[in-house]
Amino acid sequence: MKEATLKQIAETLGISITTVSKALKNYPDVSDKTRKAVHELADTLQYKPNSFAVNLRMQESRTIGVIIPELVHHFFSSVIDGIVAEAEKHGYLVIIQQSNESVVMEKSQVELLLSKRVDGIVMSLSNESNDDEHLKELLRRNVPFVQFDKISKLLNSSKVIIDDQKAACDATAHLISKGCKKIAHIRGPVNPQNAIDRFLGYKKGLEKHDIPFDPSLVYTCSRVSFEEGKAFAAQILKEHPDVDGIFCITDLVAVGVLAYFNEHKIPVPQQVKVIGFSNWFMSQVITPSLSTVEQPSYEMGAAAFNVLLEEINARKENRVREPRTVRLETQIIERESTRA
Amino acid sequence: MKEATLKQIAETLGISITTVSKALKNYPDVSDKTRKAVHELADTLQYKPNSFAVNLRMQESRTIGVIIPELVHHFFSSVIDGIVAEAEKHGYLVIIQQSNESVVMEKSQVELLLSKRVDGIVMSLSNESNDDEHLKELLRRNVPFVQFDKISKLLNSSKVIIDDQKAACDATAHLISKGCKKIAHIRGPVNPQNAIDRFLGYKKGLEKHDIPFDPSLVYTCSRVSFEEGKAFAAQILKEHPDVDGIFCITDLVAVGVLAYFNEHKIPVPQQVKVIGFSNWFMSQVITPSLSTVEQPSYEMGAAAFNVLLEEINARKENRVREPRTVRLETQIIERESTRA
DNA sequence: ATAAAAATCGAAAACGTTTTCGAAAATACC
DNA sequence: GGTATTTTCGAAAACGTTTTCGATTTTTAT
Repeated sequence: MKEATLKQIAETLGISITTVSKALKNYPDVSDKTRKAVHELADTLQYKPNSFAVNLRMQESRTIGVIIPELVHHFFSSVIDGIVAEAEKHGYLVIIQQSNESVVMEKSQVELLLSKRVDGIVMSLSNESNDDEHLKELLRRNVPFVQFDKISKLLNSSKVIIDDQKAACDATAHLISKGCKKIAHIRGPVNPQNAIDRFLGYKKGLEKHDIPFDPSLVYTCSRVSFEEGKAFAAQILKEHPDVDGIFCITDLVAVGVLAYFNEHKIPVPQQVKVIGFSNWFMSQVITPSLSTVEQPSYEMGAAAFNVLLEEINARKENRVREPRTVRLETQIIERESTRA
Repeated sequence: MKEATLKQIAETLGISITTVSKALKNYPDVSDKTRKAVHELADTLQYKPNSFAVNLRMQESRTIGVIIPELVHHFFSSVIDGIVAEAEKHGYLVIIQQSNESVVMEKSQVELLLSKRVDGIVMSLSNESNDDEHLKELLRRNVPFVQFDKISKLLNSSKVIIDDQKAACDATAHLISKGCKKIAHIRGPVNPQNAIDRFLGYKKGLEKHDIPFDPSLVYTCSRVSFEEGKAFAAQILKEHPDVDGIFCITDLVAVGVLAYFNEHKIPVPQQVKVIGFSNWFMSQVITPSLSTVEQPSYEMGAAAFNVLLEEINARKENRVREPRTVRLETQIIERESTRA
């Protein structure tokens, strides 16, 4: 029981492959009679055009590749949700690859996706060093390509991002508005652009409200984990017992901080107020619930696909097209951990 | 700047396409001299075989499809993690589709994957009714296919699952061993097989320890949400104030229960002990930390891919192959919410 | 030297589709 | 009836690879 082909239909109907193909696509130069006959036979045989052949002929796969550092992350899985949903609307399929924060993996995955001839690639960078030869190669070869979230600023590609500096500044200002005078920042690793930007935003937020910046109040995560959050909470309390506000690079770390405070009966928000980043699901179920910065992850995915689609279409029509940057809005979400 | 092809290499080297192809694949019937020449030129031209052509010729895409109800779920994203990782090891790519718990979507996605000629499909069913015509079709057409987690028991396909009945029985027994006498169960919707099995396991666990089954102690979720957990916690407390143990269909619901108890100062585990299911990340960061049943999600993904690969290979070699069922071990994880 | 064996190569078919362009058939017009 | 126009069709090339099988060349044996 093999799959039906154009040839089969053509032979049983006694007409040419060409005509069958045209009939199925409702070309104007085929008579109603044969068109109907072809459609009927195709239906009963359950004819589906062979994608392999179509791909080869049309030089496109209607498939895109997505490379992210880690799948098991509320943020990334919901970005992918957005990408997949939007792609489906436009008849595209999406292949997922995971770099596990390794540039080596990332490179080989880009290679693989290219060799599979995907129509485009969307990607969030791993934390490792700034070696982006493989990304430049994408641009050189004119492969439709958009970065999101963790991007390389220098790379002149399309991007979908939030304004991390502004968001972090807002978060810091939020703490200040709630009465915090001495605010610590648990930041992310040194490399990723968004960790840098959030740190800068934190500084700017302090400046704006005339609070002097104290470098000893900045703590740097290496793996951005729950455990690090707990450990830094302890350290902060020891080194700066009078800290009354903490801005964390991400909710996971903030939840670690809250866990430590819960265990040691440090009242939140009375003694210390805490704000996270990203609005992960966890933050609303923890007690006390966690204030955070809403980062529209699903929308980022959807936007990333749409920008990519523009690039794909531009390339198909041989248009040149300047890379585009989409900046999505963030929003402070106030919950118990920062109530006055 | 087009992609290099065999033809190009052949022409510049003045040999035939055949020889180039063979040289690149190290066939024995090509001389060392030409082999080297071909490899060198291929390297400098950055030749990559055109997947579209290879697919067409070989009748395979080295790509599999995965359909799940919902991506943004710790369980599913980590299953996918397992699938993608294992697939990568064997040179396969994976396409993700999301049914959003809708059978209609599910069907059209199966169609789409088939029309894209993926080499196989792995899938977890949506909660909606038991219409599995599209799945039977897969078996009829002999498409490599494995179900995991939410499966249709009647369907004679390969499966990767846990023993939900046993696991639920263990969880119930765990509560009993910690001194619980009156145990409520917040169960999942009526349709999914695993909700049924966990309910049956709960009953069996009671029986085994001579606790009479009381149907009024069973509460049925419709969307299996955090909010439902909170609501049922309130209801249980009102209808059965002397309940001292609750077994929840999944961690999310259990976290809802804990949140309600926290808010209303019901001491856990002193007054009520709570156990969840799945060992989601959340359960270890909540206070009190949540006892649960570890469900090896990453391993399920890896196993699912490997079973699928067996089927793919069997089909390639025209072997017949009985569907296989892999049953993974679960394990009770004791945390604060059930300490004696 | 010749015959046999081994090594090296290439023509061609096949995978299944899309599309161009010209040919044939049907219809219109005068 | 003949010519012009419109409809309808199909041959063939192209996409780029893999593989079979026969042909040619080189090496070995005698």
